[in-house]
Amino acid sequence: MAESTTGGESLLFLTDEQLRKGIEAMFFAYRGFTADPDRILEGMDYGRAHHRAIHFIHRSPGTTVSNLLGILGVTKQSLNRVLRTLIEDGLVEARVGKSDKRERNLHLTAKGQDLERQLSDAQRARMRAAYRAAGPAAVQGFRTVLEAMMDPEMRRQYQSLREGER
Amino acid sequence: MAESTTGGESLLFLTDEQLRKGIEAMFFAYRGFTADPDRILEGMDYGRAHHRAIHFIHRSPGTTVSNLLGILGVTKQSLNRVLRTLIEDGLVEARVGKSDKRERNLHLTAKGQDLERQLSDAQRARMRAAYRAAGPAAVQGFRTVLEAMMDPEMRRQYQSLREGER
DNA sequence: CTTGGAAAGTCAACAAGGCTGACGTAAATT
DNA sequence: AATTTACGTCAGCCTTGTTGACTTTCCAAG
Repeated sequence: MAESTTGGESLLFLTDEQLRKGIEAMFFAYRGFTADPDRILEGMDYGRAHHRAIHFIHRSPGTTVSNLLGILGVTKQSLNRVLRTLIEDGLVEARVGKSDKRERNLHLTAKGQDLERQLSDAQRARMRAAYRAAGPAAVQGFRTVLEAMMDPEMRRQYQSLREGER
Repeated sequence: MAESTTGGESLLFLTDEQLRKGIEAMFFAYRGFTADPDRILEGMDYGRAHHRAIHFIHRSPGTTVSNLLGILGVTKQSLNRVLRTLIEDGLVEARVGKSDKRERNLHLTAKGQDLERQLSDAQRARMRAAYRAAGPAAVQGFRTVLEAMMDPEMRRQYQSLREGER
């Protein structure tokens, strides 16, 4: 493993050692990433799966069940269990599709938005602290690497969510 | 929410919108991050929990059970279930501690190292592709943000693993 | 207008991998 | 000698994922 340079650009950042560091950073950081919402959810009847559903319904109001399945990457049986409790508890509303009545358009109720706010406030607070500590250039790199790490399918999901912005 | 600048430095990277993007990037990227090892493990009797144990035993040969508990952040009952199958199947060896005989020093057997290699090769391959695509500056930022995102305890674990390097 | 198939929902059964609580043993420490 | 520590284990529970089979609804093409 010669520590070579190519046109003056060091490739030291591609050593197995550096890659392992990145892998462990992902592992430990993801724990922090989920810690705050998990803390809020514990005690309620909900878990991380509910958080994810709530997040993406909030993000794309009116989304259908099958669209959500694609984003979350779970089976409909698994999602259905989560969605059912959220609907029963009045956090999510499933409106019969207007053009296609087989579809259910999912929306957060006021109560659902309250919980969403609570969860995302906590998660954003940590993210904001990390961003602030790292600075804008680091944040740019962070996003670039994460995007490159996604499966192509996931990247499409990620980017298509991006398009809906104004 | 005025889009202010402070001393010429834009704070636009701290908007809720940017933070949400980062949150979703973490979600989708983590899926990619675990996808390859998961694929290898499925079909074997092992799962992500086994992968984590194998990874950190490989990383710190001779580590004790309680040290591993601290790193993984699970209960001893949960870890024990995983560890027991790995020991039974001859992937991990638990040697009685030399100075303190209550401790068990954990090591990978040749068979365990084979699997570790297989898993980490797959995970590193993705990481390497992402790093290469993003470039060294982005990688630097990536690591900086992830580190800032960790809980202080996790950051100590992360950094103390760093110290053992040569 | 009928029919094929997609979308959604549901039931049942199961597995992985978390958790708590209780208990036992050996070894180290006080 | 008593207590604490490290580890292992039994039992039971929960969340969240999986398959497989089946029904209902309803769009769209023949």
